[in-house]
Amino acid sequence: MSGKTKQTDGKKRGGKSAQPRAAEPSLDAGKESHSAELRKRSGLLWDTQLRPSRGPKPALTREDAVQAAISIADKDGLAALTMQAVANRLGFTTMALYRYFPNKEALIDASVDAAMGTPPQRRGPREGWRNEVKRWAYAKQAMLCARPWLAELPFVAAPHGPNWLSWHEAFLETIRDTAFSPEDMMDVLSLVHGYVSGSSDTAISLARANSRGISAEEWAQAVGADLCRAINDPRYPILSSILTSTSGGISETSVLPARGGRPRTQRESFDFGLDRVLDGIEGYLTSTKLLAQSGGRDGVE
Amino acid sequence: MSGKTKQTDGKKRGGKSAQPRAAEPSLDAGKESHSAELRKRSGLLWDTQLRPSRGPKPALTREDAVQAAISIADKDGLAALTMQAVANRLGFTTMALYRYFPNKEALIDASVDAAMGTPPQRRGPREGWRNEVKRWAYAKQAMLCARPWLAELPFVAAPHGPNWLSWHEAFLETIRDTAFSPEDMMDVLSLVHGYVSGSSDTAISLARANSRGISAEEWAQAVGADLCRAINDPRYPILSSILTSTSGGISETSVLPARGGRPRTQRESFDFGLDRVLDGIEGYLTSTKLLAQSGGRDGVE
DNA sequence: TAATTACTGCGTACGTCGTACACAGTAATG
DNA sequence: CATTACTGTGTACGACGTACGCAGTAATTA
Repeated sequence: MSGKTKQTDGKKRGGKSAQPRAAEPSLDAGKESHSAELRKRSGLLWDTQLRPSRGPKPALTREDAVQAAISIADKDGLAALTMQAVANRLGFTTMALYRYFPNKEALIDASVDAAMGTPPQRRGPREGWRNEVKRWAYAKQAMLCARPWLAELPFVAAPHGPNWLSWHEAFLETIRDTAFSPEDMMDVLSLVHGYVSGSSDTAISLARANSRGISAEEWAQAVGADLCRAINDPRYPILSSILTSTSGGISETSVLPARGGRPRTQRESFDFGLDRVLDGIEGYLTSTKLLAQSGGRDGVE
Repeated sequence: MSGKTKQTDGKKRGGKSAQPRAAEPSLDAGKESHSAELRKRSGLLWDTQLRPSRGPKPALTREDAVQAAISIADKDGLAALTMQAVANRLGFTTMALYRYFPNKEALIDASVDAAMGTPPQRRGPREGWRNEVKRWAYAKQAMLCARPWLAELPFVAAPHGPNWLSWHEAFLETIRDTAFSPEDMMDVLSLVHGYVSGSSDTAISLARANSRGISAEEWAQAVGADLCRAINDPRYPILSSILTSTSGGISETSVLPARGGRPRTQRESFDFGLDRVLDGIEGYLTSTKLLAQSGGRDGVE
C-alpha cells in the first residue's frame, strides 16, 4: 500500500488548526479534496488575519514568519527553507509556526507572494505600450533573478496572491489605452508573461550562480557543456553544425559560442525574443485597428 | 575522471537536502563544487554505462529503474516518487538503487530525460517552417501535459540529456531551410521553447486535474477563483473591469469569463500567443531576407 | 473578583525520507 | 584455486514535517 500521495494528504482528517474560520468543514472523500485544497490554499493567502480577542496576544505575525522565510531562501536557497530554520531565526520553536500556518505549504505560498513584491511604478510620462511592456518584462525578469529560489518551485497550480495579481494589473496598465478587447488583453498578458517566465531560465540560473560566487565563465562552461555533447553526435546534425559553425569559443555571458565578431549575450537573446513577441502583438494590434476602422471588428480569429 | 561511477569516495558533502543550517559554508571548495556538481550530473546523464566485467551481473539496469520511476510519477505524482517506492516496484531493496544512481537527483535527472521522450517524426512532405514549428509546439505542450509532474520540478540549471537535445534538434529541423543565421536559429528556438514552457502552466494544471478525476468546471472554478478576488478590489481596477466586462460565466476550458457569444478556450489562447510569436519571427525573417538581398547581411545556406 | 474560556508557545514523539556503511554472496581474473 | 571487484541487503542515523497534549495567559463572563 505505497500508492498514496503523502504530501499533506493524511492531515485533512485531523483538520483543526489556529483558524476557527473553516468555512467548509466537510469530510469529503479524496476525489474532490484536490480542488478543495486549492481553494483552501488560496483562502489562506488572501485571508487578512483578524485576531481573535480571547487569549494572549501572539508574539509573532505571519509577516514576521514570511520575512524570515524569505531571508533564509534568499541566503541559502529553497532547500534551506525548513520550518525549523524559520523558527530558529525568529527565536521560536518549530511548532510555534503552526499557530500561524497550517503547514509548510501555506508558509511557502505566502512567502512566494511576498517575495514577488509589487512591480515598480511608472515614473514620468507614458511612453507607449511597447516600451512600457518592455519595462514590465525587464522588471519581472529582474525580480526572478533577484530571488532565484522562486523558480525552484512549481508555479503550476499554485494559488495567486495579491502581489501576483499586482503584476498582472501593472501589465494591463501598460496596454490599457490600446484597442485590444478584454480577452485580447488577457491573452497578451498571458503571452508576455509566458515568454518571460519560460525564457528566463538561463538568466535565473546565471543569477543563482553569481550569487554563489561562481564566475560567469565557469557557469557558461557548465551549462554549455550539455549542448556541446551534441557536437559530432549523428543524432543532432543541425545542432552540431550550428555549434561548430563558429570559432567555438564560449563567451562570458552566453551559452552559445561566439560567431564572427561579437557573441550575443543572453540579455540580447532575451531582447531578441521579446522584440519578436512585441512585433507579433503590434502586428495584431494594427490589423485589429484596421478592421475596426473599416467597420466590423468583432470576431478576429 | 568521469569514467568510473565510484561513489562514496570524496563525496562527503553529497547530502544536498541536508545541511540546511550552516549550509554551503562560504569556503572556496563550495564554489567549485557547484559547477563541478553540474558537470557530474550531466556526466551521469550521458554516461552509457559500460559494465565492469568482474562481479556478478547486475539484476537491474538504469533503464529499469527509470521506467519504474516514471510509472510511479505518472500514476501518483512527483511526491510519490521516492527511492523506496521505486525499489518496491522493482522488487528490490531501497539501497539496491544506489548501485545504479549515486543519489535520488541522478535518478530524477535520468527519469526526466527519458520521460520527455523524443519528438514525433515528421510524416509526409514538408509544409513550411511555420506549420512545422506549430506542430513542434503542440507536441511539446502535449508531452508536458501527458506528464504533468515534469512541470513540478525546476528545470533551471538541470542538465540536458539526449532527449532534451533531440527536441532542440527537431526544432532546428523545422527551420533549417530558412535564412536565419546560426545565432538567430538558436534564439528563435529559445523564444519558442520559452513561450511554450512558460505558457503551458494552465494547460498542464488542467491536465493534472483531469488525470485526477477533477472535472474541467471544477478546475476552472478553482483556478479562476484567485482572479475573481480582484473584482471590486481597488488595487486592481483594470483587471477588475476586465473580469466584470462580461456576463461573468466561467467556461469549461477557460479561466476567463465568457464575453459575447463564445468564450476563448485555453487552446485558443495558446494559439493566439503562438501565432503572435510566429508573426514576430516571420517579420524578422522577412526583414532579414530583404537585408540579405540588398547585400547588407551575410547569408546562410 | 473569581471562574471560565480561548488562545498562546512549547516539549515530545512518530513516521518518512535520503543515504552512509558494513557485510555476505558471486563471478571473472590471476 | 585464491584473489578481486562487484553485487544486493540489513541496519542505522540525522533531518524533516507535523500530530498531540501540556502549561501558561488574557479577555470574557458570572
